[in-house]
Amino acid sequence: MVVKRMLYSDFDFSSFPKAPRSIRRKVPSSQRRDDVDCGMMRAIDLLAYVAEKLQEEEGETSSNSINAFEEGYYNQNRLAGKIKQEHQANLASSKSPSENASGVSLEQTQVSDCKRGRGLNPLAGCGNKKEDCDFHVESGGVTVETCVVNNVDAGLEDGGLISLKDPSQLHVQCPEPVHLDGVPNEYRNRSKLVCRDDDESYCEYYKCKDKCNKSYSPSLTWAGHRRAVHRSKCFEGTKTDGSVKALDRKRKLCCRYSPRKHETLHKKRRLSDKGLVVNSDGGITSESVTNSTEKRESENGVLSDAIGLHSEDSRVKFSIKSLRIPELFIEVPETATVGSLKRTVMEAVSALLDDGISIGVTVQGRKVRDDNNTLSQTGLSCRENLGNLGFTLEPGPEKLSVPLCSENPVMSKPTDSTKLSERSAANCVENNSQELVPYQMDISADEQQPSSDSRAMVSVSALEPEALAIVPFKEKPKRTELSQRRIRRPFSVTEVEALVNAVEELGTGRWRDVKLRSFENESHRTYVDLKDKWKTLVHTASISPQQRRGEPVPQELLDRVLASHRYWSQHPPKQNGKHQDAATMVTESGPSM
DNA sequence: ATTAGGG
DNA sequence: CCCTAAT
Repeated sequence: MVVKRMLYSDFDFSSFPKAPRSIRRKVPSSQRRDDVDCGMMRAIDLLAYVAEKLQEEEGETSSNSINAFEEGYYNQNRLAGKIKQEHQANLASSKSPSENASGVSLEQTQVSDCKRGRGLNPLAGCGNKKEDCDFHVESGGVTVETCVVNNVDAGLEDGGLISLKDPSQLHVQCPEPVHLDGVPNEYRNRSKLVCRDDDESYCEYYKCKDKCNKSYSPSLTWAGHRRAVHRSKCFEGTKTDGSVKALDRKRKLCCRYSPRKHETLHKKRRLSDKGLVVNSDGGITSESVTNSTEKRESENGVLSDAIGLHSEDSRVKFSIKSLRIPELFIEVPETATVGSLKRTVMEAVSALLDDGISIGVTVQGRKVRDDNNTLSQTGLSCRENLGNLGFTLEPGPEKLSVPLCSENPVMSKPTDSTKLSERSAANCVENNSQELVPYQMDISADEQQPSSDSRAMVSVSALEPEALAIVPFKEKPKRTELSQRRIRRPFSVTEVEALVNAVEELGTGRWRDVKLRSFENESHRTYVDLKDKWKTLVHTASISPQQRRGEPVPQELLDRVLASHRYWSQHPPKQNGKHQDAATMVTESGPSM
């Protein structure tokens, strides 16, 4: 098949929807898995109830409004009972508890509420905390936010009695306006509904625009072992009478698909049956392999297309100018349509924003490891210092168990430093803190005030450094961590002297020998470093002392550098023969020349 | 893996 | 110091 390849190395991301990413998974997965049953029940309750109400709305203006709720609740309970049976049957037939972990779960509070036996009343879990009770119905990796469950399979049309053999077969739809009259305010205010399917092995993250893209490839089906959520459903528009505007339209996230055991996001991934393959290599670093099990909840954030910052009082404000997709490798067949190409790019872009990536914060190039540090403690309270702020990308916990970079064999086994190249080893050994070299944001304190327009802003309290990690600075560092630029280590005079001595004897061009001879124990000095240093030494010796910088190198050494340089330029070292003796060199082209 | 040379 | 091409 003829394949066209495109490299979107600098895809400007500034126009990406500036939608805050929702906060999900406030409960660690390990915890969530403890309460599968309970969560499932509550999830189903909600789904059923809402569906019920919607069903009523579509039908004739049915029953008395007074009884509407009660009936709905009644039917919902019937539904729940049925589902519960099914679910319990499922559980009973399951092989192990862990396999059930992929089931539906709820957020902690809800789960705990449920545990306390609040029953199936869909309102129970949230009763007294309307504001912060986003209703998450999680059933695995598919996350639907700001979506309204419109239907719980087809069986609802029979007046609420349900076909639901697999409770997971929940079809969710986009946040098109849905008639929610009759739905209790407690629900209406909670416009976030999250469905998740952890069974799935894909790792997708989709967004949909204000209007759902009905033409989206229906061939992509998110199908887990036990449940199937069809993506086409996700993008399927609902009948809209425009009666409900209350839904937060700014939220454009439609479906978020988040796998727990996805093979690898960075592998070539088949996106559809059209043979589209996206290759994304998302800034995975070795450190992240072993150290990125934190901050799972820091996933929302604001994308901004402009940058500006200022510091006033105790608050640090900044925005990210733009986000770039560092590298996107896409293969599509020639027969691919432009539309499919667009979608492919969109998916690849979305994939890069997958929750597998978390943010690291660097200040002045030093990674801030202690999340409990305040900004001021890290030196970020002053306006002048904001430029020192940087972000790095780290893979999230979900990426820990997968090969991080299938294209790069080194990345697959980064822990064995003994097998690393000399250069890489130098990083590991000498820099055991594995400090990330900063990826400085393009911050300019002189930028205009960002509050003048509608640009999204992230306001970070100086007392809440954790919030920094929320900013989705998704730009992929050009270097992965293993190849992070090493810290600068100026050569000491002693080292220079050793280098000069070695070169005098061995000549230029035998840097490996020089390394072995005089720098064998300095793992951070590679033969490339020595070669480079010699280069700079020659240059330094060639310029006036006033032009030199750094720690002064004794002129005597510089003279020897020039002498050796001259000599070895005229007397290239024999390829296999013994090196010439330094004394010979001095005799033939001594320092006096 | 080394070397050479540009950035 | 990094990156790449060429051995």
